Amino acid sequence: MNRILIIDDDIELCDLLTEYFTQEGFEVKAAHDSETGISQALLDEASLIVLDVMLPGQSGFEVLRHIREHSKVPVVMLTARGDEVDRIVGLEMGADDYLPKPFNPRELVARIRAIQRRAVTSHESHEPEAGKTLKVGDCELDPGARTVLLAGNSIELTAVEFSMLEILLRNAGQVVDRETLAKKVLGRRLSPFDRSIDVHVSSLRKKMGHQPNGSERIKTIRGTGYQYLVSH
Amino acid sequence: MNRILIIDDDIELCDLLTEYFTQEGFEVKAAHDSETGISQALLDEASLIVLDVMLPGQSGFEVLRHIREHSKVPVVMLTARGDEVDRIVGLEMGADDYLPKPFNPRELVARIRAIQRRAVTSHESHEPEAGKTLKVGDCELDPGARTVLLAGNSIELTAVEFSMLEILLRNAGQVVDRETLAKKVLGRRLSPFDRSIDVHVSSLRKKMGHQPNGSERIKTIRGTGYQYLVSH
DNA sequence: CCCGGTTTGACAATCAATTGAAATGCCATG
DNA sequence: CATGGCATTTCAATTGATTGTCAAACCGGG
Repeated sequence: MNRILIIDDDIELCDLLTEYFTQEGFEVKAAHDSETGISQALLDEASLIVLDVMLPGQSGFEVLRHIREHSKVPVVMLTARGDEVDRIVGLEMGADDYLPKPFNPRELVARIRAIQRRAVTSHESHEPEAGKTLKVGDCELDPGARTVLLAGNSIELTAVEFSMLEILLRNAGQVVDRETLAKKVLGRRLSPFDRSIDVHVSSLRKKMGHQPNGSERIKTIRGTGYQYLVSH
Repeated sequence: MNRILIIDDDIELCDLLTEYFTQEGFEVKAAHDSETGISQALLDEASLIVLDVMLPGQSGFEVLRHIREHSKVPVVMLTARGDEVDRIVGLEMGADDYLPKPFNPRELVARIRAIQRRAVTSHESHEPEAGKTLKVGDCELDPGARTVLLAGNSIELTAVEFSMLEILLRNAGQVVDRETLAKKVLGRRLSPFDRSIDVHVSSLRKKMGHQPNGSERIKTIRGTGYQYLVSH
């Protein structure tokens, strides 16, 4: 059901989280080393895994790799450093989110909930009806049907455009940085001279036109990324 | 100033890079084995190190470990293509970026520049405490949406202004000295005649106007730094 | 081989950060 | 109270970087 697997060698932390999560209505299982973690993970009983990057023996990245060879279960990584690179690498290897230690358990729970909400709607592969449509303003995107309606009128998007819009809508009102966008939409790291993202944004904008109120739908946050504007 | 140390046993490559970097305005120093590399690195003359993973004798990882015991200088690792594990290990040990060989020198330069610039944006994405909006008096700053509201009205800030305000708000009521501000906001140390900070403060003030009670929002602490005033 | 889609490269346009120079204001000193 | 030195402020100009857009090259699937 809603079972979380925590892989972290810090037993105190595990206990703390276990208590907290239980209160929040999750079932919890903890593993304190990589091997146990991996085998637990592969039992496929957990609906989400919280994984520490810093583990004795095999690193959390190794564990993630093993898990990913067999399973698409959502993974949140914990790390000591708030380092941008870690985040990118983690996401590159298929982590779903990332939280620098020390963190507030409440925030972890919030992120977990967010991921599970997301998990329901994305990953089209093994669940046909997995897609609840995303609605932001006059824009409706149906991941299952791969359709987009603007004020009721359907528009045609290419694969990349569609997935880019999907990401932006899922984070409507929030800034999505270019690295993340590249990773999720193009499936690769953005290299310095890569103009793809810009080009796709450009064509998305062209196809989508403006908001009912006349403003751009996708706002550029110079030096950072883009943001789907929520008009209210 | 801007000196790069290259540690790579491939002398041809070093020469190539040296030439390229020199053209780009860097000073370059090269070391072709681990020992020389480490001792050079510990002289602390380089503002950034480019380090090959594959070195005869001690591996690049060893070198990195030695360097990290004494220094936080940014390090870019060169790895064999496709060897994901290497990259991961490297990053875990505190490298700041990686680039799979073979690479385009231009890309390396671009990444180096990005790292040197990174301080500006790094804390904007995933700092501890990120996610919640900061509220001080009538001022609300939302790092995720990158918005600032003053008494409910939104104002537009540039990247540096935003990040500067974020820092000031996080330390509201406390003095933030110019050095710290420069380091966190601009990602570099302040040189004697650098007035960037002042200018940014100036434009922040202009954009933000005064407190509801008429006083300046950002107070100058002469000879020290600035302070966001908490009006009560 | 053709076709749509994606990426790349060039160029233009835009915007922000820095620098220079001058103005202002603060403080200490006589 | 006037003055000079120094730090800060501000404005304008410059420089530099990022992004928008077009068109051509590329790529993989029919």
